[in-house]
Amino acid sequence: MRNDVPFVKAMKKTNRADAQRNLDSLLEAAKAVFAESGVDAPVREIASRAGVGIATVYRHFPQRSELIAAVYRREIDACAASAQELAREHEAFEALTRWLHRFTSLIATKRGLAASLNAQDPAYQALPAYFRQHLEPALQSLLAAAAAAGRVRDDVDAYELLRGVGNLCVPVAEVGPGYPRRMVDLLIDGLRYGAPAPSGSGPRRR
Amino acid sequence: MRNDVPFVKAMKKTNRADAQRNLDSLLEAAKAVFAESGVDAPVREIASRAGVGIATVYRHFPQRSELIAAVYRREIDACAASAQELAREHEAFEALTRWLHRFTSLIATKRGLAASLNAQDPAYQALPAYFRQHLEPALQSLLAAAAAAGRVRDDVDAYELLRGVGNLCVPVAEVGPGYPRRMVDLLIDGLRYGAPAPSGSGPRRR
DNA sequence: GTCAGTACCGGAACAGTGTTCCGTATACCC
DNA sequence: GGGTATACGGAACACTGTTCCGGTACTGAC
Repeated sequence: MRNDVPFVKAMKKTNRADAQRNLDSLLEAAKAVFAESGVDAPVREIASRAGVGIATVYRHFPQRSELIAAVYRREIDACAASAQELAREHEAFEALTRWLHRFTSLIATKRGLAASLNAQDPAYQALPAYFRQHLEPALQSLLAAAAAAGRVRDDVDAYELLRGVGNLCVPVAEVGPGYPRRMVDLLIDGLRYGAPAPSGSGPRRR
Repeated sequence: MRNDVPFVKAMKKTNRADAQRNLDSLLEAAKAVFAESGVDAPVREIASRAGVGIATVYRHFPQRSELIAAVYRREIDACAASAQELAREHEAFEALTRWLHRFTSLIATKRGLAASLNAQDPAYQALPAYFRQHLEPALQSLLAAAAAAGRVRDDVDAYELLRGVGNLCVPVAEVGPGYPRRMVDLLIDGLRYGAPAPSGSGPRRR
């Protein structure tokens, strides 16, 4: 194998300094705009905020979802990595619960992100794939451990659960701010229902 | 009170025959187009299918969501009405489960409908309101009955549950066709978890 | 330092939405 | 049959995402 220097900045595929500079300010601008207006913000707004042309956005990110993934890459990776840590520090079910809560806030706090994960628009195609690739294994191992410990049922597919939680994070009008958390907790209790071993504590109450 | 003839066709606010004719073909066209292309289909397509101009659509339905609600009005009303029937014919928890399944298929089989319920676009504003107005009372009574019978927990808000189930019906790529049903079942088991009375049967297994 | 080649840039242009406006047509009432 | 209010149709506007292409300026060689 050649050129396998580890941790080389994954994004850098260009040699020209201006291109790299543009890429950086694009990511920074996108992050700011996403925080303000959600991930559905107009491309023009991101471009102008970054001080670049529209085409520059498309050159670096042919699909809008790639830009989103790039902006949140670090957070997604951190979330995936936290699974091992939680598994080390907590009992299996507790680790699973904590991770699902962490995942919940990852999704729920980014306006429009949850909806984008389900958009059938080809511009968003890469986003679910990115999430699946990075987060499914993390959840899979936590789920398997909790099931092996008899704390949750063993007939639930990790990816489906991931998407289910993601869907529950889609914000809803006329509903209190804790809605995603409450629904995810309900889903978690569904996981516990009928688990082989007694579960100790009762359901989370509001 | 004047002019309170019951069951007068709620939609008829016009006196001109051509307007009524247009309204009818508009609804028929919308129904067909929604079935083919989902509820996000272009307004122009619906208009041209109905053989009317674009403005005619907007005249009758200033908000897109009003058109959607009008098209599915009958099905929504039927779903709401079925709650009483189910409550009469089945034990409380069974009635609740069956109704939630019925609601699930109502949402899940209309492409794009689930997503539209969450769109923050003002054009879809009226849709969640319509659903809430008609379906929340139905679920509320079923939920209260099942809780009173000790079969489910009593700390879950009916509207939140309604929206939660709706969110779980948002279709997801790379997942089997039974996904919404499986997730809703999981949520239902979450309702049962820690209910006062023992629940009899175990969790639904796939 | 400067020169050439090319990688990259920017914005105009295109295409597809939703939405509004206004001159025109027509159904109803007398 | 005539007059008027009502409703109609499509052009026009505003705002998206996406593509194209002439021009710019960075890099590396000398």
